[in-house]
Amino acid sequence: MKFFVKVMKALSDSNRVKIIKMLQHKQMCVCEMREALQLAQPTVSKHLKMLEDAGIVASSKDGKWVNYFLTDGARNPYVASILGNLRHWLEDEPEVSELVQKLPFIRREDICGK
Amino acid sequence: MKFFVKVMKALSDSNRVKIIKMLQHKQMCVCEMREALQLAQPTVSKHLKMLEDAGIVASSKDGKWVNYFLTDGARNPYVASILGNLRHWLEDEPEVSELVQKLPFIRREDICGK
DNA sequence: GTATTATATTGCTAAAAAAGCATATATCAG
DNA sequence: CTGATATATGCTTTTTTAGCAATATAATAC
Repeated sequence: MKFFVKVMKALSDSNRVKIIKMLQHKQMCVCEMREALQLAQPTVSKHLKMLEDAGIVASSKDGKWVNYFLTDGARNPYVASILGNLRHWLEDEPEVSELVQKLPFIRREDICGK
Repeated sequence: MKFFVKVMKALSDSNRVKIIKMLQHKQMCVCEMREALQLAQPTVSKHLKMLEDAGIVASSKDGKWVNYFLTDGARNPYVASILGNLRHWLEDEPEVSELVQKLPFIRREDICGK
């Protein structure tokens, strides 16, 4: 129960949902998400921690960058099911589609290491 | 997006999830839920309102009682999917199974009109 | 080594949500 | 009608959460 509620809480913030929708298209580092969402870096890190604790995203280090990606949800059925549904849910929401359109132009080489 | 987040928020409280799990077994009035959850009556009403706004439960008046029941989620895909999954999810959680066991003994005639 | 850069963590503030309590509404019993 | 009961609504206090700024950590570049 506690864990189910934690997953639902992780999903009940629009910026966190946007992060999930972005990660459906490509792995991203924190600074890329920061740029896409127009949030402060610590804010993004905090959202990512919450998503990580809920088993929704995971990360791997790549030099000074940290790549975040969606888990397959193998560890828990709630995440697997919701992530599956979220592949098609919200696709037509303007907030999401506009964000996804910008993604190809948001690259860490241009943003972080300038 | 706003509505998806509203549904997730409605699901991110353990008492509200318990209400859903109870309603899977029978329709209930507010005082029966109050007794089952050991909460103040206005607190239960408020939780129900949130679940109603999210399209998860609906109600019908029956004399001085108000019966609450789960919707079929026809109005929105998120609710339909989650309610479907919640039929089997959390069944083995002690918090839920103990509550469900008590249900047959919680009857409005005994609690409210004493 | 030092400087720079990407991310994480901490501490704080403002806003939102939740809980508790009093009160209002509605229905029934008489 | 009056009194009792079930539920809803409003208001206040408390708790939680989102956000940012400053700082800490870790890796790269020199």
